[in-house]
Amino acid sequence: MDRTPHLLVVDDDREIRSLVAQFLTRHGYRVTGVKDGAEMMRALETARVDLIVLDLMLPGEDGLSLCRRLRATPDTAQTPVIMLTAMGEETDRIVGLEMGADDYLAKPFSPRELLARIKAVLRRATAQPVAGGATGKTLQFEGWSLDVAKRELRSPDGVLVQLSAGEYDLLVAFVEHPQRVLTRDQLLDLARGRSAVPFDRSIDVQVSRLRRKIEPDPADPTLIKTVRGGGYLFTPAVVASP
Amino acid sequence: MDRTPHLLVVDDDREIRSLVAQFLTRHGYRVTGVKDGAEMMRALETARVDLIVLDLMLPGEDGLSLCRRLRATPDTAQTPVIMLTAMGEETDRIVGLEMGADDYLAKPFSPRELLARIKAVLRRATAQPVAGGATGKTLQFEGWSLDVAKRELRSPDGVLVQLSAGEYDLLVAFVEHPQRVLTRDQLLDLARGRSAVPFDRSIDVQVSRLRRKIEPDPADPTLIKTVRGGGYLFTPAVVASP
DNA sequence: CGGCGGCTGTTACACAGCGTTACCAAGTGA
DNA sequence: TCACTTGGTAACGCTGTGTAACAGCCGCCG
Repeated sequence: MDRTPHLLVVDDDREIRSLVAQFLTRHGYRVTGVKDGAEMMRALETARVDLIVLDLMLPGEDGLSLCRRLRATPDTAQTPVIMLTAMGEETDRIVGLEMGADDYLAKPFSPRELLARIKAVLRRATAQPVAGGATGKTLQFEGWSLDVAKRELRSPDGVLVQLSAGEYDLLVAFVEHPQRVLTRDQLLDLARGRSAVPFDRSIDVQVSRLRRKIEPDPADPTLIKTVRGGGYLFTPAVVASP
Repeated sequence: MDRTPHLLVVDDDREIRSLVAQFLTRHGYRVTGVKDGAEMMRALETARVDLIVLDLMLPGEDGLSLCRRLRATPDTAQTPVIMLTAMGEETDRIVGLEMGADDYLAKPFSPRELLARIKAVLRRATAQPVAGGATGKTLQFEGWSLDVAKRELRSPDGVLVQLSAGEYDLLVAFVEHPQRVLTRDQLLDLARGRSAVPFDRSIDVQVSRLRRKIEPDPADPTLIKTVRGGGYLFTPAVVASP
């Protein structure tokens, strides 16, 4: 019933990347492979990612530094990272910690072991009890407020607006990537966790339905603008408040 | 269904302390770091601690002596201790275990190894009966209060609401994982301890029955929301009180 | 021992959400 | 302007969900 997790594999060795990707795909994950930090950042901007498998040794910025940047970015601070270390040296304990990785694995590793660790990390990540936790946040834009914990949307007058699950997921995708043109493909991935098939118009229809509920005048939309040939743009600035 | 374990890390090296704390936090524990025996004692007085990671070499009173004192104090006599020894020296090991440590680890150690030992020790410790079972806690949400010891639910007006065993178990599953979408599979596992069979609709029906008893308007549920294609979401924040 | 009542899972049906399709309008380039 | 592409949305059918009704199970009590 859950959406299939999306894994991002970052390794400059093309062969390793594709072998790992194949193996994980066969085990039911969606996998994207990229070769360096720059591509990783691009991938993170355009798609929802549930876990990152990150090689330590990379051309350009290395894994350690990338990991620190991930942790420092609010969007990705919670995304689990499994680090691949090049040496089988008893991986410098402290370095291992310093990386801020959730787990790490020394090369050469068996695919099965990687799989086991991915499962363990994902289980941990999704099993967070939270309880008193800090995730009671709401996101606000143009007077609207979106309560992420309760999956509730309130209009500027404070009225609760009933959204279907699909409409809500789509709105979250927009609100988490405001003031950027998002292609239909990206929206489909962010909101539904799947990729587009030819002649897929489902996003258009869903945008239309969402507009009907949140636009002052759905015929002349201001919050969600259409970018012809590009996709859609969520125009308001979004602020997070506790 | 247990609360997340609370670990106390005692080490005078500020960097090691914080790195270890970060790593363990990321692995789902609550961690408190302190720098010496005096702070350790203070921490033990103010919070429940499930396991202590204790450096042997400390300023002031050393780890061995502290361990002996822990064992001599009724409150902490049962609290597991993992000792960190500076060297792999055999003598330290013998003495450490003699003093009542549950396990020990030689520096430098890999974080994974520490984690594995912590898990093993906790498993051993919690496998024992809770004896006094002082868990007289109540959980509160939106004015409702759930008495876990008595298996009783009280409405905001203070009225006792009769729940069947199944309804109660389901509610506990929700209350212990608030503000997260739970799949039918997870709920079945949490509330019934079994997994779903094809076309299993029992959770749907049980949710419906529970809603009838706790929702102000069962036709428009606010406490337990449906996430189409995902499962159910318990929306209120939950606070525990003694 | 048999009947009764409450609880739980199963089944059936009604209904709402979502994707697909089709058609029309708006935009674009010549 | 026309021809063509792109987007908006009504309508339809499939699928997932809510819930009433029913049946099996179990404990209780006469």
